Amino acid sequence: MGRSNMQQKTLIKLRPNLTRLSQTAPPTLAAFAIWVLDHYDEVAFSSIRSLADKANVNANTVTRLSKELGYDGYDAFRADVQLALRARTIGYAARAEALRNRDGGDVYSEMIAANRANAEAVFSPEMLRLIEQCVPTLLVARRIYAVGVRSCYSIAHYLSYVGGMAFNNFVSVPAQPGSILDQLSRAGPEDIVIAISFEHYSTEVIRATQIARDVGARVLSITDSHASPIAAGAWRVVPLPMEGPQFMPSINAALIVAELLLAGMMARSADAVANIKSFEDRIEKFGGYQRGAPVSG
Amino acid sequence: MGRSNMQQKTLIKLRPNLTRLSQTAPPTLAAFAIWVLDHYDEVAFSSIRSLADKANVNANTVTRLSKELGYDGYDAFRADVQLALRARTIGYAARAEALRNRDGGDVYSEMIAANRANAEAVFSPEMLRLIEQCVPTLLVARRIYAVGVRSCYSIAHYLSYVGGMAFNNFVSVPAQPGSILDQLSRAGPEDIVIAISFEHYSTEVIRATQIARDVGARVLSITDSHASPIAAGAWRVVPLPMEGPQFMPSINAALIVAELLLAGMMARSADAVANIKSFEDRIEKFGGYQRGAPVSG
DNA sequence: CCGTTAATGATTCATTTGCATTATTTTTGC
DNA sequence: GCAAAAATAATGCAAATGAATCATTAACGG
Repeated sequence: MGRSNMQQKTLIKLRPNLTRLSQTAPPTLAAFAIWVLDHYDEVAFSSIRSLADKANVNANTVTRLSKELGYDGYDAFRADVQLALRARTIGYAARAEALRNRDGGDVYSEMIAANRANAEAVFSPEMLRLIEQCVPTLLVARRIYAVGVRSCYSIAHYLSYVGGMAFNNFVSVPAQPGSILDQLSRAGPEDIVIAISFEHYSTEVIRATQIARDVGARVLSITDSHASPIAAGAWRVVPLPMEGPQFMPSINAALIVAELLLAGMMARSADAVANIKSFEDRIEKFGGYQRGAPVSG
Repeated sequence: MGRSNMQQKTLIKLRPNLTRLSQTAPPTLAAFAIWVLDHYDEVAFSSIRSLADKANVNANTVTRLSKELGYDGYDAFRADVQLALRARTIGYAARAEALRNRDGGDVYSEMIAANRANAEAVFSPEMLRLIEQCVPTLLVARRIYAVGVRSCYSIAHYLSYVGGMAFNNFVSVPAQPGSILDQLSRAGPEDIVIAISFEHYSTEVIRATQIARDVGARVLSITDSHASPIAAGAWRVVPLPMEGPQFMPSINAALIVAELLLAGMMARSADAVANIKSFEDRIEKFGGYQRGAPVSG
């Protein structure tokens, strides 16, 4: 207990120490300290030499940094970083235990791994940048059409329903599939069409992107590949992984993107929250909502 | 892209493979496979010998397991596990960098943290057990009704659409809100009603659970609390966190539960995959699908 | 009972590892 | 401009690592 506490203390000090070195230490060492700050976890998995290679410094620089940080040597330094990584893993063991020897445990663990991979892909810096780039345009668009059918209908519906609560440029998705195309034919260059489809790509959504192109509307494609038929000629393409058990690709990444887009828009809009509030008031007034039972505490 | 995709695939398959080995492999190897399942991250940080020491097996067993898993040797195995660990860490630094000094960066990082927390809650052993308990009953149910309105309509739609592809007891959700109650009045004790609603709880879904109770159907409530009005008298309650930015609760956890339920059902059903196949064939026949452009490689 | 085979363990060997030592370059004070 | 000092790079070495090979043990059929 005492020992782990002490180690945690050193862990907490690690980043500040590195930052300090990046300012006070000699050039090469300082540069390497910065590199370590940006590639923290490489330390956990690399030897002195391989780390030196990756950072383009001499192997000795690695050893000297370790000592400069107060460690006996590189081994001690690395052990500390590994400890930090392990801390994030706690709980995985318990789940593994729970899953083992259970019918269908494979499926669940596959889903968990897939979900994590999908989510991390969406949360990559590039993807976030891409999503952020879309936000300002969506905010000023005259109309936003969300188009998705079959299993992707849920995403389209979520987008336009929640979007419609906060913004007045979201067009609500029609119940009858055919009307999507009717609706789109009235779109124009100031409108955005958010098209959502994954393999197998549905004809209706492909057709929707074609119409969008014809009327000059910009297409934001949420799909599984740049080679997707709905990515052709699109204004923006958000390519997503759909990992899942063999028989069931996951649309989870798509929902996360939808939520990120909406959150990004709301964060930049002054009225969004007020709009939601009045939207909910309206529904409550007409009896659409009901308060839950009072919760103790 | 190709390479990272491939690695991702192998990563996702890693745990199932270990589970398989823990059942089919010779005793020592099987025992070690189980140990690895429970001490997943030790692999990332240990050498053959140190891992063997920790697991109390011969060093050779470690090498054998690696090969049995399809790797060239221990190095390849460890690299894969490290990749999995990195996936969880990756970007903590890069992402922080990307988010910093960016408009709305807070929102994105909040979403990321929230999403992770929500997903982890669903993946907790207790929650997985709960979900798994529902599966057998759902498989033999006469009819399964998925009920959700407003933002939760997307979840209900996803459940019944994808469920309907693989199983014939899923009832497709009606477009008009009113018809939900009409439909439900025809339900009976052999039916399951999956009710999805979060605060503010929608009157229609609450009413649906009441009708379900009246006709003797069992209710599986996907909601945010045991105190939820749709949890009262429910057969099973799946309480979910909906963490998100203040103004926008996330329904991501609900989608994950939906996917887990479906995956769990499919894994236990012999015809499910065949049903999906024939379903897709049917749609393709009528021109609902279109092939994507050929992908290079 | 034996002999065959699969499973496990021990030994060996070329590499790689971390670290100390030595050599070289760069910086600094005058 | 140059010597002293500091910083950086190169070298050497004992200990470790990963993987191949060989030896032992257990399981099973005839």
